[in-house]
Amino acid sequence: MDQKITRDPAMTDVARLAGVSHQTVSRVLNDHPNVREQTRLRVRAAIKELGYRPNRAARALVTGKTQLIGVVAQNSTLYGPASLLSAFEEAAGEAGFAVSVGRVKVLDRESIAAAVERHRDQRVAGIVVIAPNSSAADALADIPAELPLVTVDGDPDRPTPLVTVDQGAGAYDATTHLLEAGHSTVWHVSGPTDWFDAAGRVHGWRRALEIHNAEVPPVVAADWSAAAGYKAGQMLARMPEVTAVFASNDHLALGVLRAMYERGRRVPHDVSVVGFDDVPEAEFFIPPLTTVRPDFAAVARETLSLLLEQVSEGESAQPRRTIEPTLVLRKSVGPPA
Amino acid sequence: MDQKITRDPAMTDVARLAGVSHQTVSRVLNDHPNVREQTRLRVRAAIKELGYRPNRAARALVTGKTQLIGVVAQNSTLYGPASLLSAFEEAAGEAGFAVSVGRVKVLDRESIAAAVERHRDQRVAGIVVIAPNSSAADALADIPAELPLVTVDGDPDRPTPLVTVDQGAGAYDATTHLLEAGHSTVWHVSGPTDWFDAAGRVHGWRRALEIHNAEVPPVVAADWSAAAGYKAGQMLARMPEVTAVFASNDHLALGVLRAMYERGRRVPHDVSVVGFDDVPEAEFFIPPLTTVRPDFAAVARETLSLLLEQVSEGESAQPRRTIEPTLVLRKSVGPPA
DNA sequence: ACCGATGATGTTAGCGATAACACCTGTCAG
DNA sequence: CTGACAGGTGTTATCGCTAACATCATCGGT
Repeated sequence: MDQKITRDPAMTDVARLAGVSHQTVSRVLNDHPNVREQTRLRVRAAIKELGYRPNRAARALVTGKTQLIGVVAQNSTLYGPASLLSAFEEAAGEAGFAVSVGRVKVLDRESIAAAVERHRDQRVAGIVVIAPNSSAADALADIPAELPLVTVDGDPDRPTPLVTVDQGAGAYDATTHLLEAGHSTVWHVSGPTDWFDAAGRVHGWRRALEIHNAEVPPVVAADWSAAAGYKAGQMLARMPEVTAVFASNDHLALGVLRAMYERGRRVPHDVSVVGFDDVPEAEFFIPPLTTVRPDFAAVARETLSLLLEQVSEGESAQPRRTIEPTLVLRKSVGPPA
Repeated sequence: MDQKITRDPAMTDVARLAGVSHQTVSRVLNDHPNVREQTRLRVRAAIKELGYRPNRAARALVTGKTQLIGVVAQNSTLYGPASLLSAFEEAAGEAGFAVSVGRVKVLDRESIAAAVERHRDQRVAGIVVIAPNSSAADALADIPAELPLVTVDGDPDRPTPLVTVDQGAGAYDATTHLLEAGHSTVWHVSGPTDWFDAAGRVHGWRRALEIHNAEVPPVVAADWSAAAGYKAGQMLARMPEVTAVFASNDHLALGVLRAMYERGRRVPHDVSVVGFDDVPEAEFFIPPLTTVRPDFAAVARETLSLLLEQVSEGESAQPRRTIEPTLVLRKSVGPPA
């Protein structure tokens, strides 16, 4: 009976077949310069013939390093985080890194710390934390400084390496667009106030109003859901002076649209609405939604590059990256009636 | 100079501190029975004091097994796959497994094979492939039989272990609901025909019509996007005999709703519409969408349990699991005008 | 009082890679 | 012609764990 079928081929098997030592095989695998071309080819052939596959665990054991990146993300299907994660996994895969995702039910300090611990158990090369609110940002304090870390959508006021969409600029553009359409002011339905994204958008909105000398109405606070947008919309729909609304994301905007519709206020004839995110279906809302589009793929790329810089060099020369979003014009904005 | 600060504590360090051999530490860690309670406590204390963290690479090297599950998924932000993935990551994390996600741009044989190879390099304990169309299902043939594998949303006609939502039952319920509201027949806007989900829904829809002796109109083929739903909807809106539409997902339904709206056909007064997926914002479409809700968390749980059975026992007694969806009644269905 | 079974522990040998060093061979400057 | 040096290769130690076996008490049954 041939018992060898049970075991994957190891480096020594390749070495035997190629007539060299296992160390030479290792050298070929790691592209060391001092290997004769002919030997290299012989080893490559043996690798192929055996279907040899280096054992990452063995390599990790001796080098103390892995090709694994840990990501901590909330267990949600919000469009932004989901897009980001997907783009990041793709980018990391192309760079030869595997991505281990640790999902967390709630973004509190304890859950995040536990997820980070699980990743550290795996000896990840670095960690990405999607830390969009203050409780998540607090949890970053527990992460030891020597572990490469990049925060996404995190607290702009913290000194950790950070990649974010320029929320303020996006909100500023959206608000300015409404003002320039002729509205005397713009109301804002905000995301949860402890989210940095939401706070940044509130900030950009307010700045635009102030620069244009428009009155600043009170912020209508909500969470990210269409349900909350609907509720906020019901209130705004009753107020005849409201002619322009900037919602902090597209789902909120959807809720606002429905509330306006039910109240008989036509969009954009009576009320103009702008969202944020550009979810794929935003173009098919009634009416098609003017919104702000963040480039999640760019965020993912910057995040990866920032992390890999830290992994290879210990730190990054430019540890904060901001991605500028773009305003997408559709049919939900018009001049006031 | 204390050089030890550079190295993580290893098992021997714990052993030394606790005054036992490293093997005893190993036994404590793996809950072996033959350890005196007092020794166990002493070892636990030493582990805690040093902040010891077992090295998974070393363990994987000697056991030949990892606590890693590989997932192959398409790089998309479709609601269904994203929800599934998120739920799976959470379930796996709770079971002590890490999840490595390999994203694939297109679901062709070559890309999937490459993603699977990357996972095999990491010596994953098992693989989950989200293989919703035939090209993805074809790629499964390349995966060696000894690697535990579970397919999600895959080909119901293939003999691989499989977890799916009962698409046929969901579509049957949706269609029957429309017929029972009084419509003489129901039109169907289908997802891409090479997707098993879409095919299953077409099947259930047709079966419902046939059982109720309703005429079977031609299938309106689309992809999963709101844009395609809109296009299909524009056509259906022009046909006065169309009074009920079952769309293969909620985004298609959204496109249909907008097309109907633009054409002045009121939903549900003139036309009734049902979707599939129950995306969070479906409740805030105009009007709130009646739709079919699959339980993605249940799919994730079954997938994990099926995979772990294969990992530990080599195979599973019951290698196919089907999750029944539920119909969610809202405001987009009424009697024909 | 003796013996084998049992429990609690220690000792040794790998797992499959890389690192460090040793060892040959040529080549070329002096 | 010789020695230093570099290129190509092999040998050995090591990473941190678990498996397998060895060892030594303790204990109950005859």
